[in-house]
Amino acid sequence: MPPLDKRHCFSVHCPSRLLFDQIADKWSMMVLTVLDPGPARFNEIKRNLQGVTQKALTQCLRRLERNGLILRRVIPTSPVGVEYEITPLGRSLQGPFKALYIWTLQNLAEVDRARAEFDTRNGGGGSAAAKAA
Amino acid sequence: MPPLDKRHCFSVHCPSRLLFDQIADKWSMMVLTVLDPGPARFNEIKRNLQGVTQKALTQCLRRLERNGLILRRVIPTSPVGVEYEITPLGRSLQGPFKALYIWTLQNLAEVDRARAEFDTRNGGGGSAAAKAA
DNA sequence: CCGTATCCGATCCGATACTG
DNA sequence: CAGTATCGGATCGGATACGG
Repeated sequence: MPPLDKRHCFSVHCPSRLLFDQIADKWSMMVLTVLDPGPARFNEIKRNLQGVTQKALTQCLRRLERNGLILRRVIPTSPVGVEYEITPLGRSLQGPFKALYIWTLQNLAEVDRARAEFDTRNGGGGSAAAKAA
Repeated sequence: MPPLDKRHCFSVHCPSRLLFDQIADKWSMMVLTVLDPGPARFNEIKRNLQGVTQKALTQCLRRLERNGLILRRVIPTSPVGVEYEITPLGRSLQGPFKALYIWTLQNLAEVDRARAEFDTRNGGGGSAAAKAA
């Protein structure tokens, strides 16, 4: 794999641009993390993702399934059961995700400092809208 | 750094949850990549991010600045100039971002295959809405 | 040149209700 | 249990106009 070009230019049709949006969202990262130890049922996943709505989780799982990152298996029991499981492709994404997750943990403090300083410099004599961003 | 827990639970107040949303968006990744070789002016960045609007880029740069990932320096020339530069904190994020970028390049083909198969299984006899997701 | 302000359509998102 | 359907509010994002 080649290193990133100097002053890399991202064309509109750059494939990674489109893919990045699909896979790099908050819920997807969390779902892949929760499924890491093994398959899990819908509500089991939901319980581990505090605050996610049924709709958001369903959409997220569909997208993950469509992109080949997880597998959906229906268990024909009396009330229907569904199990979700990571695919090998999904596992290959855990490394990059974990790197990002660890970065957030390691640098959270410094980011907070930077934010406080920024808000003092700017929001100090102005609107509080800056913090809302 | 500890390994991720088994069946990791993401509480609502998990700091990495909030931070992830802020830093893992498409434009931020591209800006950090474009700034990698060295500082750049506003329109210089804009030219390298085909399709970004002035508003979106401004918002993105502000957020990056607020989070301490880039530095904004005003050059007092006749028409005002502004230079953006990566901070050490920003540089530390390039590694994780690059890992994700490389993943998209390496697995784009397989994701496309998975999508095609999914759309055949589902959208085959139904709505075309699935592809729009 | 580098923004901010405003408007407006598209989209997301949660809450709710309903089904096999 | 695991969804789908629908609706209204919030938010995003582009286009345009204007200011330092």
